[in-house]
Amino acid sequence: MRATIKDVAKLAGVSPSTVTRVIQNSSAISQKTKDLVRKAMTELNYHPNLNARSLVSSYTQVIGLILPDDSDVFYQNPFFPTVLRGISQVAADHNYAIQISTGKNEAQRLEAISQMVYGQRVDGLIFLYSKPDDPLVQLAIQHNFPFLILGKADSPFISLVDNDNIQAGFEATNYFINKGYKNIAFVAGNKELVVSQDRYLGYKNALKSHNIPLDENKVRFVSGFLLEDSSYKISRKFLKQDLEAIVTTDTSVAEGVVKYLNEANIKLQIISFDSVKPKLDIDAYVDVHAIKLGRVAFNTLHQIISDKKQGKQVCYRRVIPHKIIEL
Amino acid sequence: MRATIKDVAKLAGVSPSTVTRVIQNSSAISQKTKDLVRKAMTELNYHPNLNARSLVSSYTQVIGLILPDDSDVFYQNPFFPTVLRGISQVAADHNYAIQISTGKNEAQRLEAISQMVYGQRVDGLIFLYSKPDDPLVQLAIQHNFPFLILGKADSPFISLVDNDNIQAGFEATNYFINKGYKNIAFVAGNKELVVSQDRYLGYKNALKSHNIPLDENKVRFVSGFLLEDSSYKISRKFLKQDLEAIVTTDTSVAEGVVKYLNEANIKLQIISFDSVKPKLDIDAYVDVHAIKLGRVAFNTLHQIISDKKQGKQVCYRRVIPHKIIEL
DNA sequence: CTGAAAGCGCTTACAG
DNA sequence: CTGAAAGCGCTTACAG
Repeated sequence: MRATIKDVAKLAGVSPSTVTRVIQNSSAISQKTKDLVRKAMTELNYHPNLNARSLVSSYTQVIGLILPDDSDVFYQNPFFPTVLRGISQVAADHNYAIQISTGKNEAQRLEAISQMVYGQRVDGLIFLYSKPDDPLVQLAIQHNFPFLILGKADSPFISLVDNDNIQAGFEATNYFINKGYKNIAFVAGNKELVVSQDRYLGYKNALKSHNIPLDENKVRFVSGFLLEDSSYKISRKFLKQDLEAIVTTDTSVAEGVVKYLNEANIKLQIISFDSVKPKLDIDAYVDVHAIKLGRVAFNTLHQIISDKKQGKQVCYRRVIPHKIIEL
Repeated sequence: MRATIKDVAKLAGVSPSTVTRVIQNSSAISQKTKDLVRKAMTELNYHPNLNARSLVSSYTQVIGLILPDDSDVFYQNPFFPTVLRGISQVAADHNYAIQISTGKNEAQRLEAISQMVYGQRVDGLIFLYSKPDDPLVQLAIQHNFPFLILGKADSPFISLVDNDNIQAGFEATNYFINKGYKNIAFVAGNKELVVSQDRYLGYKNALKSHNIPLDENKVRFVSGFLLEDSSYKISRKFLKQDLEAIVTTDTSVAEGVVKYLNEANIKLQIISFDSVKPKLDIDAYVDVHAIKLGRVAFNTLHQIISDKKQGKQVCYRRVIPHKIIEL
């Protein structure tokens, strides 16, 4: 059978509480005792039962990652794996494990998150998406459970980590303006998403700052599970105009556009947003630095968790820099 | 404070053990008592502490997903998110949560998996990659810990879920042969990976079955973090030959090939392997059905876990069908 | 610097 | 059909 703390204590000739203190590397314990206990631990290949530890200490060293519905476009782009890499890099340094939660609909996801929170399986949550009035976020708020959103938040009292999407949209548009183009279209993903709105605002700001009139005929929002199909369809009707360049907010959107342009044998400049180099023949993309988003997200949540232990409650808002990469 | 089982018992006027039995929906309990207890539970918003439950019952209702090193190509393609969807769809039905483990190198990943296994945080493991003599797999074997590999295994006694990659390589090659092509190149990812080897074997079998001589000058394996760059470089030297079609084992590989062909203004037929529709202008791909791989993986692990509870030990080997999709 | 005792919130035999 | 008791493997005051 697996060795327990009692077995270690017996072998080392000390009490179980002393073994605990050695594990915690308490300064109250003499070096001699520490050596003795550690020897016993390796000899017995002792590893603490984390469930027992969590039960009494009421922290778990686990954080929960909340993903959107199963069917979301989220699962189709490299944002998630890249953010996950960032999160786990830092989590590993702090000896945290990661639990992941999704579901086929909101009810199922609410059930899963309830298990995590009420069941005391995690110390905090990172929401990897953002939507208005999310009941899962409500649950975290109600229970004063440590959490953070990777993206926008409704309330000004919610901690978050995000890019400055208005600024990024501004720069993406300026990238073309500075090259001398004036006829610049804008094709975004779902209009409901704050991220689409923000990048659109940046687009408008850029035009305005160069006295280029906004032409709403050059602006489109697409949605659906296969964004590339929607944007392909829309392209047919609307790219016949006299355009020079297109700002898209997502590589999937850009994909549909490119497909149409290739077929129609039209050559336009295109920029997109992504977290890795897009596998698509476009001119540039805005790298949202997903690894860093992940890293900072973990560190911030970690801070929130320890703030709570000390009875503090601080709201953090961190901006992660983006970068335009020419291809 | 959060309600415990004692609070529920007191309010319902029963003993804690009765509350437990109601939660387990034991047939020994009268309907009247069940109603009473359930009413008390909702009234107090009771949710069991899962750490306490795991401590005594020694099962967790959590499974662990083991990912490769942080830097792996794994994180760049849609396989992982898609498999994850499959796994969590079924896991949710069985009320299982998912813990995820990766790390920047093998040592760190070994540390993380040890925590899971020794710390009794999970009931079983799914390895989302496969490599020879993996020490993490060794650890699971040594401790007789329930696990399964999504991919090939060294030993014939390891449970696994996988595609038939030899057959898939065979069919991918036949796809072109049946169209009348004879000069078919093969460009695969890392030669060390069993999956590359198997698809290569299928390629050779297909040629042989049509009496087309194998020309090793038409075969290449590429590696590196950016597969598309490696395959792009290799393409320059080797695609000058008199080719008609190319079988690639991975969309990233295909990407480099396509890039070169576009530049050189050469038009060839290309097929690739993927878990979603590739964002690339090629002719077909072999869909490995990653969602189903995930679903079956969970169900099989679930079976292994319950086998173990009953003292059984069975080795499962499940093949997931692939499908050629024309684009 | 170390130990004995109590307890975290459950579940599992045992007994009736 | 239900309860009292013991115990899972830890940690945390308390005491010395």
